[in-house]
Amino acid sequence: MNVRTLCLGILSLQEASGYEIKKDVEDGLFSHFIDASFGSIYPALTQLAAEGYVTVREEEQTGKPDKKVYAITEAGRNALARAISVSPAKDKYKSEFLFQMLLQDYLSPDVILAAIQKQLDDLNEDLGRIAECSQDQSCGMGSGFVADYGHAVLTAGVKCLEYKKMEILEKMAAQAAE
Amino acid sequence: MNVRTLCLGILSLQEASGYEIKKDVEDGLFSHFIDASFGSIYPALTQLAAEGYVTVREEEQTGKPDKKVYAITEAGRNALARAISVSPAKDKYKSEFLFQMLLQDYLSPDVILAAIQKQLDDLNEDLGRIAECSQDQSCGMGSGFVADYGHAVLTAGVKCLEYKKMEILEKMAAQAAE
DNA sequence: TTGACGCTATATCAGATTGATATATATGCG
DNA sequence: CGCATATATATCAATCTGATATAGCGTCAA
Repeated sequence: MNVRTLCLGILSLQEASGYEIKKDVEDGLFSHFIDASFGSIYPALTQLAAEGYVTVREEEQTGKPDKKVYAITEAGRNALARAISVSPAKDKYKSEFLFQMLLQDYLSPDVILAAIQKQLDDLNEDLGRIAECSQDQSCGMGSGFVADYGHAVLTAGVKCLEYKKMEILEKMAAQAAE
Repeated sequence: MNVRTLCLGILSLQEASGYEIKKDVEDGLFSHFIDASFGSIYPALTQLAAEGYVTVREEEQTGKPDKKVYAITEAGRNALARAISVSPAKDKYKSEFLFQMLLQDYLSPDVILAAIQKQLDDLNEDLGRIAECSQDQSCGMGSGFVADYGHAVLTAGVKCLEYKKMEILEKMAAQAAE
């Protein structure tokens, strides 16, 4: 799925500027399973406008720079429905953390513990965002489904890491006592 | 983390050709948290060889085409240890499935159920691979850690989806009974 | 026996994407 | 006033993906 379809999907829920779309995928409802950079979002919006799938409107703001607000058209909704009705591609999960843990023979216990703690912080941050977002139910059924799935998976990760962390601390204490 | 470091990491566990590295990240121990294509692996290996981090050896095979076997050098191990001792970047998770579920108002119940079933199949496939890989403990502590984490997270996903699937089927049955 | 298919193996490249950087406006704070 | 921070758009080199090309060898059925 390309960034154009991603932008159409977000715009189907609400009007937004490129900057606001970036915030959605960085801190908002989409943040734990979507990623996109300015370098792909802005060209995608320009292209979508040229294709007639979205309209643009310059909006002057007080206290902030002007922004370009994009809104989806009927043709855009049709294109979106078509694009997401195909069988979804397999999830992509990339974890430098697990890569480091696999190669933990190269690392000191301090570094390992620090990496685990950072991963725990990251997971808990995502859990916090999901808790926030699921309160303001801006979109229909979907947001509940996604929030439940995210909560289940992230919580399982936290639980596993808390246990691993404890194991390592116990082992270190035992070695220190020797 | 770039593909060069990834290749060094895999080569630190065992000698391999580019094709075998690709298999590792596609079906093997690394498959559920790492991804890389031929288009990045082969140039990375060439570059690593030029930098002296790996050596190359042409190996003739019977019944198969020849292959280039790469082996890590001492300089390579040092470079690897340096590269993975930094605080890991945040996990990247991209899910077209969750994107579709968020926008499920655009989809028919049939399409939603098919997407959930595909996701379940994908998760169970990954669980199967982890079960296989954790039997042949080719590398030290690390593989157990990674297998446990993967198992915890994937199992939580399966459990959540089984429940969601049941909910939808019940709702459909109730509507059909009306 | 031949030819279609699949697996092993390497290589290349157009197109998509990232991550960094540049530019500009406005607010708040000492 | 200078500095940091937030909003907002834009651009681009470096990287990576996904597709395609090429080729050796095995197998199995027509």
